[in-house]
Amino acid sequence: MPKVGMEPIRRQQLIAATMAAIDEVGLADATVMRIARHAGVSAGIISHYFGGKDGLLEATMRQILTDLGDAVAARRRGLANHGPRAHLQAIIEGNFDRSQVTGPVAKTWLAFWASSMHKPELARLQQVNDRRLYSNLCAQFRRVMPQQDARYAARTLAALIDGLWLRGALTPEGLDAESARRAALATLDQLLSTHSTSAA
Amino acid sequence: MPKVGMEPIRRQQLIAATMAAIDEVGLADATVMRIARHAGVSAGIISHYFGGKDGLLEATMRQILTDLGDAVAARRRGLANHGPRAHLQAIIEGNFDRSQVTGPVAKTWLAFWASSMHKPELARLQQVNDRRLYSNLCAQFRRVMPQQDARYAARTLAALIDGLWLRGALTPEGLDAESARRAALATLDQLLSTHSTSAA
DNA sequence: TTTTATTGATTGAACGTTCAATAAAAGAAT
DNA sequence: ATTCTTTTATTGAACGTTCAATCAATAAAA
Repeated sequence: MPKVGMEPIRRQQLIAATMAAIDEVGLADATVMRIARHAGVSAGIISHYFGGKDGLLEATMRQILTDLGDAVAARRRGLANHGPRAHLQAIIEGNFDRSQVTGPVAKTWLAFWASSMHKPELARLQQVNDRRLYSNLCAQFRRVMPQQDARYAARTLAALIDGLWLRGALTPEGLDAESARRAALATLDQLLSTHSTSAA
Repeated sequence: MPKVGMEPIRRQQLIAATMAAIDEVGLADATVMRIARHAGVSAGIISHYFGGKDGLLEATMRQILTDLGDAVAARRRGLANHGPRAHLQAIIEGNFDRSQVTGPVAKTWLAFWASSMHKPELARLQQVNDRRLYSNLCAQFRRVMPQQDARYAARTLAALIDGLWLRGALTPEGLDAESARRAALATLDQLLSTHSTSAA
């Protein structure tokens, strides 16, 4: 059934199938055959479009990071002249959207996270994303407190976000996004209240 | 060089070698041969003492959890009639000791964490450990605040601990245990100060 | 007829496990 | 003490399996 212009379609199908396979059996057992079966195509097509399994995995991680960045950016749109608290809240809520914080994406994200410890290319992607979150947080905190305090607050909030989300990925019931958001926002307010000279 | 009573020695050697191998190349590439080479023995010995590779991995995770539990318990010893703040501080510091929060143990722990998403036996171990941390935290918070608030505080602090520790495992420089401890203790004080009727 | 898309059998490498062989140590017998 | 026997510890080659990658064959579309 060859039709022209299949490339973008197949790429999306295979990326989605990769997440589905990882969600189902984990990264270690997500073979090219299983991924291909999920997408309804043959195994050979993966090497054709992604150069090999590694290329597909990298593309999948890149997709997840892009979606996450978009979710945060969308919530910050139109907040240009708002206070830091509004921006920080948007960052938190964007991170707990994470395209779909429940289901395949969350498990795939955690699997890549662990895998990035020993795969330089994945580590690079993960680090770029990480620094973006940190410097975004830091820049907003910086508006109401000294740099050193801002750095500390950013590190604390970033760790809390990751921790909440990580625990959500592991509990059988999935992440309770509502209560996670509440915990992060409450901690945010306490981090801000220490320097409550100019609230916004 | 067979000597009697090698079993406990070999088991310890192989568990240590497993962590070293996972630290070096990751769980996915930690083959029985590589682990055996680290321990200076042949590959066949793993099946002999642990029944197979899975048995060794499970024993390794169990060891890490035991060490973690011991580190916390040791710091809480003799705190029987102290206030909740002392117990919570001991729990935090025990978790940032983690036998050796830096090096092989940290990476191995994270690798197992991710792997437990799809291996029921590892998931069981991880869950037992998780519930222990949570209920310990909850019991102490419960002494100075209503149950619902205590549960919220316990979940927040547990997530922060995991998040700090997780980020430490991923940064190339390793976890800055000192600054992580400071962040967790500061958050602890803020969680307690909301209900600062009876400080101890 | 040429181009684009796809298949699936094949290949070669890597893995975990098994097991017969081996050898040191411990115990028994001279 | 020395030799023989049994037990315990260990090896490493062989086996069967699984996987990712390849590529000649195929077929729809242009």
